[in-house]
Amino acid sequence: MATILDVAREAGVGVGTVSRVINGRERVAPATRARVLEVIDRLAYAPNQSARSLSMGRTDAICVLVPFLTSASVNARLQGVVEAFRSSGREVTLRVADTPEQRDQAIAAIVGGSKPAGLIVISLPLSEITIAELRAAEVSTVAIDVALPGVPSVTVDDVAGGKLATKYLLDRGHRAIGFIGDDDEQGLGFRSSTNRRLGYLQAMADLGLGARPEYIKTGPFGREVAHRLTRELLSLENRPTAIFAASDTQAFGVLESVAAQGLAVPEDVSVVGFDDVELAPYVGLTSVRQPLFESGKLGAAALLDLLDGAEVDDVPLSLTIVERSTVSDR
Amino acid sequence: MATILDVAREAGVGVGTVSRVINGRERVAPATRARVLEVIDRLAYAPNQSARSLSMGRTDAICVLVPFLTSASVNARLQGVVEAFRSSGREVTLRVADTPEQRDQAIAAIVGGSKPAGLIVISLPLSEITIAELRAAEVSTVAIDVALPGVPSVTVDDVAGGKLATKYLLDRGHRAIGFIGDDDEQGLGFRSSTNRRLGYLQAMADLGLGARPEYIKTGPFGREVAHRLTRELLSLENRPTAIFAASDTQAFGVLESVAAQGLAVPEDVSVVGFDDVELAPYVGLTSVRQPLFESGKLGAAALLDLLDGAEVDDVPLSLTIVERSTVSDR
DNA sequence: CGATCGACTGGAACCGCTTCCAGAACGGAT
DNA sequence: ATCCGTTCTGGAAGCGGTTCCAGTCGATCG
Repeated sequence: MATILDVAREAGVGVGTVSRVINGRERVAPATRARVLEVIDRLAYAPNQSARSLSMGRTDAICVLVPFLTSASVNARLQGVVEAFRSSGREVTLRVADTPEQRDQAIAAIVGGSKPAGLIVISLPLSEITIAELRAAEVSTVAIDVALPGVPSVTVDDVAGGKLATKYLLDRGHRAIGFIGDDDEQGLGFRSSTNRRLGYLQAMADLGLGARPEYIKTGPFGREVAHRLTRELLSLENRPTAIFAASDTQAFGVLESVAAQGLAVPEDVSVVGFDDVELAPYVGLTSVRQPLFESGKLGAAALLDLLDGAEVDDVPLSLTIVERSTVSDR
Repeated sequence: MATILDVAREAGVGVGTVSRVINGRERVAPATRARVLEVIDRLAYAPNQSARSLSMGRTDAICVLVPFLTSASVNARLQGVVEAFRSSGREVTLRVADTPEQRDQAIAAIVGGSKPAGLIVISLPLSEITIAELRAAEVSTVAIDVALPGVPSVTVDDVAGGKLATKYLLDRGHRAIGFIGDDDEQGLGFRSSTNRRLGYLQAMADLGLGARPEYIKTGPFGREVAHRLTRELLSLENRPTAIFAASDTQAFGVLESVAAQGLAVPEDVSVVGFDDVELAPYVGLTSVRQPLFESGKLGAAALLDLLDGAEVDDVPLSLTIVERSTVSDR
């Protein structure tokens, strides 16, 4: 493995000069530059990243921080991120934080340790203090699926999405609409479900329909819990004719539950999900679509721009409803 | 950020001693050790990884090398890997190689550059030469879903799996059984499909049934291609009564295609897939199940053992058929 | 024509760790 | 008391980069 000293010797220049041509920001005489470049190529020299990091006090890598990998939506976004970084040749490190402790630990490791060049946060809210730490450590950050103050964020409007889904059901004649969502039992601060419920309530209110607390069920995130909550909803005296689930994963639980009660979708109960994950078309689930993979790619591209010193704005993504076969007119 | 020198000064010892207590392999007087440990704790000292890597010529990180992230099975295995490393606190870096060039480039970066402590290879065959390079660079390696000579591997027997699926169909009276698989158009050397086909042929031969070339269709991996190949299969004069697909992804393409031809599953055509991915239960696909997530966890555990200096053997995983609703008796 | 200036360059110092070597301290054997 | 062998310890050297400072060298200016 050739070192910078080998290159310097071979090219008959000093190490400082080699360093300068590698990093190319300072002025070096064209002839010298050419000579050094030739030697670098000939020796197949590649700078030692550890030495570089030690000297500069930071890494070249990109860190991706996610709350969990098992979530279909987080996973799809991650795929987009990785795809976008593929050609950049940068090292991508993955950190999973599914409790506040793990999150704090991850952040501590990032600002106090590995100091990556960039950080991509997927779906995980971060406190102002944390964001300030990141800024102080000069870790360029981009957020995906979560709006972080002062950080370029790739997001959709969940309230509008909730409204969209609910309005879709209202337009098809439904009035008794249930909501199945999750509450943030981990304390990580997820807002999607809450915001989508807000949209649901607004859409109802827009038609003068008040909130019916018994129609709103929440619990820990997951298909099984959604299944259980749906059973409660369906055993109500006036059971809803439609259910809006805060995510597709939960919608799948709803579908199972409806079937388990001996009811039919969409004849007896209509269902709308959110995210339009890969499974949705297979199940025929009508869902609010957000571009998951795309959001990852866009976030990664934004980070690359940021690292290039460009100004980067928030990237709003739009929501559409994908009609399949889990909703019928009323 | 405290350095090892701060700790040494504060504890009234030399840096060598501090290093020794941190790495704990050499003998240090108990009293000294205690004092140093106390100071480390008080100053919240954490060794600088870059300095450590530079000095030792290798990294503490674990690298996971995958052919692509979008494959449901690779993804599930990756989830298992990440899950298993979560508590270890090690940095996990991800490398995607979906062409031979990218693979070679990734290996070059690993052995000549980042020198991770360990490498986990998922589903990607590696040449003997590459494996020798890895060994020379002292990168402990574990393979998942691919048998690499001289490397502890977590695998299933694909030939047996192909046999299992085919025999299942045979037992239910099918004789005209088609096979849909993929060929390795990227040149990455994937063997799963080929091996599963081998198992299919063996099972047929065991009953004295010869191979019928027109019943065997292969093409690039993917749902769409499987869809197309299935159409060819179904337009045969004596169309098969059952189809064994080399993967669930392809089986989904088969299912779509059958429906598109106006035929019914399983009445007109039975279908068996392979992998039992997350989607399979939703679609009711009968499939050969292999523990995907589990394989990731086991591979990661094996690597951790290897890093601890333990002897590690190959881990064979078993296959079972999961009966759902895409196969009927004949 | 000497002074001045800017462009370019060499190389020492430094980043924070590991490792090796030599020396200190101590107990036991002679 | 001397010597030797252990055990423990301090600190210099080295890992391979970046960066800053001082120096060289033409060209330009007065």
